[in-house]
Amino acid sequence: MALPKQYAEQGCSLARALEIVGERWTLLIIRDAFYGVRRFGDFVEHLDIPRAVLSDRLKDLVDNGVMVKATAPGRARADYELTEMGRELWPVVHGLTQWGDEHFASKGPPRFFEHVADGGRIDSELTCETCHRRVEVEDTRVVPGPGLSKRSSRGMVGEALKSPHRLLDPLPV
Amino acid sequence: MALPKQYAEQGCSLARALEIVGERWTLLIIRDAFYGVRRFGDFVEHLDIPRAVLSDRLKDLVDNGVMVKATAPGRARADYELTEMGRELWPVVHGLTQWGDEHFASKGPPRFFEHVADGGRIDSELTCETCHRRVEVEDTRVVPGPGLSKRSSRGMVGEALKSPHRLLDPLPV
DNA sequence: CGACACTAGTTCGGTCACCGAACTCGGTGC
DNA sequence: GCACCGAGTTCGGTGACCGAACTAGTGTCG
Repeated sequence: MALPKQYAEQGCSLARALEIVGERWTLLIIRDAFYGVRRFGDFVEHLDIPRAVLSDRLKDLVDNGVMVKATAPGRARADYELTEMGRELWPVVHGLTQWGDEHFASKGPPRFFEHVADGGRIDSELTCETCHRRVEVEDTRVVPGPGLSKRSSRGMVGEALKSPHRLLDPLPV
Repeated sequence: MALPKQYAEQGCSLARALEIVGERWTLLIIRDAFYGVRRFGDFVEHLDIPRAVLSDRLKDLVDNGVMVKATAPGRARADYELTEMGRELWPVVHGLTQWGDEHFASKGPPRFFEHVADGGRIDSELTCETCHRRVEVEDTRVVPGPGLSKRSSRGMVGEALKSPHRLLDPLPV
């Protein structure tokens, strides 16, 4: 266990949650999974994370039921996918991203989130600005914004994310 | 800077946000600040965090504009309080807490959040279940729930949190 | 005014997580 | 069989975190 025991012992659900997703890199891995990244090597490439650390994190996430390691039929190697429990982290991931956008994205946000059905922007309460309904992750797509840097399109994964992309859809193999 | 450079260079607002609130302990410190903890010693007591680490984290939070160190008139020592920017993290803190409640609180959540005006429970979208309106942090109070453990009431701070308490109101001195 | 107490924060040595690079291992294609 | 490729492990060095002890500044009480 990477986080100190006290975390769990506090009788606080935030502490318990942080035990699982509060370690370095973990939320970025989950974000990438929302973006459609599924393979070990793609995580390494896109996040530039040490392989050993990624290996650890994925193991923990699988152990804790946030992701599953599944081998698609006809495929040689396994994919990592978010479970229902993992997908329920979308409000948190979106919320933190939003907070970062608001306070640090001087050139505007690097990416927007849109409602697939009508193209409406999704606001901080996960509501579509066009139809004013709450939008689920599955009905959300990412589109590049004005603040998108050159840096961020490093490698194949970065390239793939430069065009609009529905969340959770696997990246082109 | 404690987090790796890549975090910032990814052109991703989540990464940028995690640079600031993603380190170990940081979100727990912020949670305690929402609960009304304001003094160095109270953080140490309630979180059981090494003093050196707390010192570092508070310094970073102040440097980044999430908290301010202010000396109230007539008071000897300074308090740490959330800034507007810090208070905007409430949806994230609440969201993660909610997620933890849902998946790990076998005996029910250790604490509930209620709308001060009408006592309605606040749901995962920060909406009051009684009046169906979005509730701001300032109009929210914490009340102990069924899952609250003995452990968590260690010390004065834990005691103070055992009775309903409006968020951001300073704990009794 | 001097001794004591209390709070905030620093220092210190040991330990553990993280890091990048190199390596191993197993499956595929030729 | 043999080269290749992607996944994951191993390894030595470095930095963050840990608890405990220490310091410094302020309030208090005789």
